[in-house]
Amino acid sequence: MARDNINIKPTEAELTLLNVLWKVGPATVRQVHDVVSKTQKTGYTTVLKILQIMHEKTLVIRDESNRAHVYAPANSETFTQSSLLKDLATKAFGGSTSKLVMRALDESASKEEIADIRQLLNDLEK
Amino acid sequence: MARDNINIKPTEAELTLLNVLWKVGPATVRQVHDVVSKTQKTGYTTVLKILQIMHEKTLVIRDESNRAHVYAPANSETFTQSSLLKDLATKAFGGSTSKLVMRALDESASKEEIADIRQLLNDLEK
DNA sequence: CACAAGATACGATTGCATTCGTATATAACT
DNA sequence: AGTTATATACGAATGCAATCGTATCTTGTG
Repeated sequence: MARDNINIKPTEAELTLLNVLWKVGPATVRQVHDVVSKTQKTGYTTVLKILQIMHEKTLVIRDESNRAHVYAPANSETFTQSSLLKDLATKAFGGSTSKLVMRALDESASKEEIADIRQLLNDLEK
Repeated sequence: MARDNINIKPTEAELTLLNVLWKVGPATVRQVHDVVSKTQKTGYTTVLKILQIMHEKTLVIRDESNRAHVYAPANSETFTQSSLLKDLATKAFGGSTSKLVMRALDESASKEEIADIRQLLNDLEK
C-alpha cells in the first residue's frame, strides 16, 4: 500500500548530490563529481558510492543503458523540500508549520521578501 | 573567540530531550525519562547517557549540587529553532529563507494561519 | 590484438548516534 | 548497621553515514 521511497529522508551528503541533479538534470557520476568537486574535496568513488546507495534507497533513478550510468532524482526538489520542512516542523515546532513560518520570518525578512510573501498569502486565499 | 557551542546541531534524540526540558524546565534524568517514556520505549540509562553527551557538547547545562543532577537547556528553544531553520535553508533552499517560507506556506495553510502570518508581516514592517 | 582510459563494483575503515548492561556510589529506611 | 532503592559513570554493541582504495570490467585507439 504505502510507497516506501516516499518517506526516506536524504542525508546531508545525499542532499548535496540531489541539489546537483536538480540543477543540472540527469547526469553521470563524473558530471556530478565535477560539480561537487568545485566546492568540496570529495573523491570520485565517494560520489559513486553515495549515488549507488541512493539508488538502493530509491532516492534516485538510474539509466544503465550506457556504460556510464545516468542518475536522476526520484523526487522533485519541491517534494523533497516539503518533506524536510514537515520533518523539521514535527521535530522542532511541535508539528506546527505556522510556528515554523513565523520563526523563519522573525529571522530574516527584507522588504522585498515580505512583499513576496504577502503576495503569496493573497494567492493562497483563493 | 568564537563560541563553539553556538553552532552545534542537536541530533534527533537530543532534540527530543531538549523539547522536554524546554517544556517542563530544568529536570533530573528521571523526570526527563518519565516524560519521554510516555511516548517512547527508551531506557533510563539511555536518557542519562544522551544527557551526559549533551553536557559535553554544551547543549545543556547541569546543576550537580544534588545527587540527582538537574539539567537545563543551554540555548533557548527560539534560538535552536532559528539555527535549525538556517541550517535547512542552507542545505535545501540555496540559503534562501524566503523560499523556505513560501514552500512551507504552500503546504499547509489554514485560514487562521494565514491570518496570523499576515499579522506578523504587518508587525515586521515597523 | 593489446593497452590505456575510464567506468562500476566491492570491501574495509572511520566516526558518530543510539542503546543498554553492569559496576559503583550514595541516600534512605527499617 | 545493613539492606534496598536510586544515582551516576563506564564500556561495549549495533547500525548507519561517509570516505576511499583496489579490483574488475568495458571501450575506444594505436
